[in-house]
Amino acid sequence: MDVALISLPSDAERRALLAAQGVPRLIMIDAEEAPPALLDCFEDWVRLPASQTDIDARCAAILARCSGHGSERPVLDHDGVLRCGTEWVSLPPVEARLLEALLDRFGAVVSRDALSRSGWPAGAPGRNALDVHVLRLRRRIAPLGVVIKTVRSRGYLLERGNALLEVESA
Amino acid sequence: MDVALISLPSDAERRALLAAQGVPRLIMIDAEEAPPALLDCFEDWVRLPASQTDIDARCAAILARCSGHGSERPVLDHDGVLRCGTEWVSLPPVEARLLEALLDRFGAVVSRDALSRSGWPAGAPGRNALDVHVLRLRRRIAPLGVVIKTVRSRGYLLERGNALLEVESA
DNA sequence: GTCATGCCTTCACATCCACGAAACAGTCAG
DNA sequence: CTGACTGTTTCGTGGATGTGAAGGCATGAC
Repeated sequence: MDVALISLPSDAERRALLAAQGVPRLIMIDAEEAPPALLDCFEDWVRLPASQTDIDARCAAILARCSGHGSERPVLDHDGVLRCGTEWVSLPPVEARLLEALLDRFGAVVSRDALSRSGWPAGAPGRNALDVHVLRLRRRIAPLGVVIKTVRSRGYLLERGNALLEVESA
Repeated sequence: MDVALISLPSDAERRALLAAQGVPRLIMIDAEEAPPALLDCFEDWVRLPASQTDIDARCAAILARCSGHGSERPVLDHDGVLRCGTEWVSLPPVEARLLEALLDRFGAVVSRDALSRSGWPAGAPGRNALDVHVLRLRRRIAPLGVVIKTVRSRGYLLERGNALLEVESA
């Protein structure tokens, strides 16, 4: 995994999204800026100008911290197999395309329209088909600790659940 | 709890001792030194000379990492999702527009008129609608540690709450 | 002091709509 | 045939929004 380089304050929104996705970040601030408060363990900051050595050292430190916590992101291969950690499930064609769209924007909202276009490129069936497929997808991926959250009137959002983490560590 | 300040390489022995005790440490190194490899999550480093601001910020970051919380300004994305730290909530359309107006003037007062215009660009409903929406917004964002303060006969003001601090210190 | 007034908070209720969920049917592969 | 995948119909639940009414609490009049 890589560390995302972020400039504040211009990248504030991107930073929040990456934090939600569990992507490690290194924040670059100018000489005059105040140091930012850090969101989580996967974040650090440097003041510009900084030597490449220092930047590399901070990136390495972040990654070292990450390895302890295990922030896993699911992966969908070309055969419709979704893997997360050591577990996997196979997804039927429509659901695989839906999940691919959600995964492209992991941690962010995907509108129902966009999902529909991804699931049925040739044209969507009835309005309710999407609801039913989301329902089935939810049940199928639940054992992997992956969750589809509803953002009412806006769309859906894919993220890691946290109920299973306790089970796994037990 | 306090953060121990350590100079390398002279304090190497003390550093190991503190690490074993789980005491958070900030390592100060000279301009010529290579950045140290960090022993754990409770350690960080700065390159001298460094401003007191930077040193304080790194100490605060270490302590925040220990307790698992950040304190940061919330971010509202284009899908009505409000993120603060690693948490998020979705906001319905009206409340999202209200919060956007408050966020534009984060920490400053926004008049009820201005809020009304932001929430209902096409024209506001009854006078009480704004009150009720502020109430609902307050409850929705409370879990993120964000608070809407009332400034009587002036308007409302958005800021970070300190409820979490009380919980942490308890 | 007491009282009235305006401003704000909160609850209760009604309406509308988005989404969740079950049940059923058609299609296709093994 | 059997079972997986898909789509439709149907119904229920809960969220989103707005309104009315019942207080709480300042401030200013008296």
